[in-house]
Amino acid sequence: MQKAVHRAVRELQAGEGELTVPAVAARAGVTPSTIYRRWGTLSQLLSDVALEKLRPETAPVDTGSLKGDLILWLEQYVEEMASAPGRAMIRDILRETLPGNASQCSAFTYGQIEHIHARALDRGELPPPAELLLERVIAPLMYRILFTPAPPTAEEARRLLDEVLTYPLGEGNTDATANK
Amino acid sequence: MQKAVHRAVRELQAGEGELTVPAVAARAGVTPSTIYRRWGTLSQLLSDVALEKLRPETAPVDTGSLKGDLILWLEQYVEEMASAPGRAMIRDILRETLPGNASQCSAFTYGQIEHIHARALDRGELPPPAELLLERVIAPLMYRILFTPAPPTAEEARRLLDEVLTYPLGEGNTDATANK
DNA sequence: CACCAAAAGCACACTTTTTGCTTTTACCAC
DNA sequence: GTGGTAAAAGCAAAAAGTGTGCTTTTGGTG
Repeated sequence: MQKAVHRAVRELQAGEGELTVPAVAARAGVTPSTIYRRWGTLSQLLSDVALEKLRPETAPVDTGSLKGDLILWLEQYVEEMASAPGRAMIRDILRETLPGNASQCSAFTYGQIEHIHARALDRGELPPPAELLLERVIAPLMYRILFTPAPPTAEEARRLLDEVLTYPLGEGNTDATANK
Repeated sequence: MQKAVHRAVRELQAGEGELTVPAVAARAGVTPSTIYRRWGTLSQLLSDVALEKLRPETAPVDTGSLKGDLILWLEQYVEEMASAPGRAMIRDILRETLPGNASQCSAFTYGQIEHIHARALDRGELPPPAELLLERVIAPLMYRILFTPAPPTAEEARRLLDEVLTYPLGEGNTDATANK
């Protein structure tokens, strides 16, 4: 049932129909009250759908080197997040008052970066901590996505990444006080 | 009239009452249809109110040095933005589909930093470009505010600032390709 | 098969949202 | 001032969305 509702939401988001609880319910073959009881509000439902779409289904591909892994993964990340539907998803996730879904979303990103990080360590490379990448690459991109009319480009993402890889700098960055 | 409505919203946000269009209308001594015609949705209204509250009313205070100006301003910025009401305001601003208010919000921040920047130049100091501060200090803070349960602290803000001031780095940062 | 609890349906009440039409307001020309 | 006019606000009713008590279905368990 949850699957039918989620699918209905995605269809309405993509296609024409208006995005209301009654419309979603009708499309999913369900009564509105079911949706209200399970999710409470349309916002919460949209937030859940967005989170589901953002959940990574595969580990980042292994290109053989830290830099290659990061560039490839980051390009996909930017393409997904900076697109119009991507921006809408992020806004949907942030709409909720409770930070649950938002922090889950950040945790997905962290996890993917951690994966690349761990792989690099195995190779004997010296990768920057995931926190640093979140802080110096992901955060600026997200800021651009959320607060400026023109979303960031893949080039800008590469520039940010290059800077971190070239100057990992600052004492303060090896501890893990950033988010989790 | 707009003033009465804005005030009603702020009162309801602060105090007890429920935050609905009819409630705001009643409190402002206006009919709901007036609000619907002027703002369209409650979200848009909340977004406008939040933007208004975020608009800086004074220039950053002059402490006599670049670093002092930045630290003082940043502390106030974090205090305002990382607080519960601050986070709510930011979410209200981002709720809207059109990036207008969000980019205006970013422009306010940029303007304040620019002000400090210009003042530092006058003193003969060598301040980092405002874009760099946005990218390396504001963006990570905003990321923490939006995506993690525990908001950033003043200490973390100072750490980010210190890193930028100590290592302004990278060729790519003197141009102004970032946002505006 | 009978039972039970969780989930969904159904009907209805209540609230919010939207709209057509009227009235007020503010401004400008005369 | 007076009259004209366009934008904004009020009003009232219809439409749409939201929430809730109660019944029915479903799926698992003894």
